[in-house]
Amino acid sequence: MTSSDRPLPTKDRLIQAAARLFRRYGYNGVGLNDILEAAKAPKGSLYHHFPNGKTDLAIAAATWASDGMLRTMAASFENADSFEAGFATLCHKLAKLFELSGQSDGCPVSGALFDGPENEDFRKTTDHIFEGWISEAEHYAIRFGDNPDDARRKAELLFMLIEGGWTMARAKRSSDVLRHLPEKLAAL
Amino acid sequence: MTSSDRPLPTKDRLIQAAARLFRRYGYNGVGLNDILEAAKAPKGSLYHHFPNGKTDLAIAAATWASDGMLRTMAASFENADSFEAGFATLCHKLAKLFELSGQSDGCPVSGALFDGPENEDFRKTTDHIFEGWISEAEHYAIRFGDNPDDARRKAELLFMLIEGGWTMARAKRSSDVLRHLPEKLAAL
DNA sequence: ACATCACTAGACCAATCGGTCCAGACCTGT
DNA sequence: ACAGGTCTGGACCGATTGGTCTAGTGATGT
Repeated sequence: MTSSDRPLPTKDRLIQAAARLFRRYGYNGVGLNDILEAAKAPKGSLYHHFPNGKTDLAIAAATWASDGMLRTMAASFENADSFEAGFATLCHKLAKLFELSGQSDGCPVSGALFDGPENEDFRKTTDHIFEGWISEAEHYAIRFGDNPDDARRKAELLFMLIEGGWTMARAKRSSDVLRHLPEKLAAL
Repeated sequence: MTSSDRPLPTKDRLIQAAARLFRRYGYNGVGLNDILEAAKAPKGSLYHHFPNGKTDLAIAAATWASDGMLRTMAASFENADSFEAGFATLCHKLAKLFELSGQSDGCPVSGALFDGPENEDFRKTTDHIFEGWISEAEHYAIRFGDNPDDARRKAELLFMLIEGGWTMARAKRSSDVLRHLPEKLAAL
């Protein structure tokens, strides 16, 4: 039923198992053996599909997770009639996903890459992925009539609130942090 | 000159070296030998001062770093004449500190503890420390005349924006993300 | 039937991990 | 001078780490 069943090709099983584990335990908190066991793959397969080993796999996992996030964003803003409504829907979806993870999974990209070594490739990939999320949100804001400057600011605000929300939700083990995120802006 | 000179007692040297390294590389990204070398202390001293080893040291390091953050917050809001002004000063101070770290140090508490194992002690400590920051900000908001509900919301907003700002600043290697954080709120 | 190639399987490796242990150095009070 | 504690120094340990290597399997095209 879930997306990690056996029929998936080995490479995809590796990517998804890695994404799930990195997200929860961080890059350095996950050993190759953990990933291999979760993906039911031998070590030889890993190094066949990812010649550079763990680092390649982490980048693939973060990229795969980012695609999921972009789809969630698109689904949230698709039928929204304002930026704020889309943001609220997104927060509810993220809260639901957070619950399904056992209230413990934060940003999949930070988990897979930040935690990693002082690695410039990792940093660039992270920046690129985050920029993708922000510019996606920026487009939504523009579509709803914001001028470019305001749109960019709103998009960055959305990004930072979600990242901070993930952090706080993990610490509190509460999906409500994410769910009630939009209302926080009302205090201004 | 810096606070990590030799005259400091061994225990303090261990705490500060650990805090610095955990913040940059994460809990699992730092080995005991790294800390020992940075603190110029032998292994025996570490396990004398912290019988439970790495976990104890991480909690002590996060707590020490949290005290610094609380002092920075107090210094920012002390002479401010509004919550927004205090927030802006805080962001500038954090941006400066981020620059001094070589544009790579994020939240010291997430680095030391989140990254750690699925450890309930770590999670509780993180929650406790974060709650300390938020309630501190909440007091400032109340002092400037906000009603309790708005104050709490503002404080949580401040916290999440700073956490998200740290994440984005690391990805972009730019302290401007933190520095210009307050202006982002103007887009609403 | 055979060759080819993509892929799997896992034994194996040096390096590093967090942690234990104990001998001795250094203080203190008597 | 001696005793008792605190603290230091580092050798040592089993487990685990990411990574290498080679033998073998299975599908495909000819």
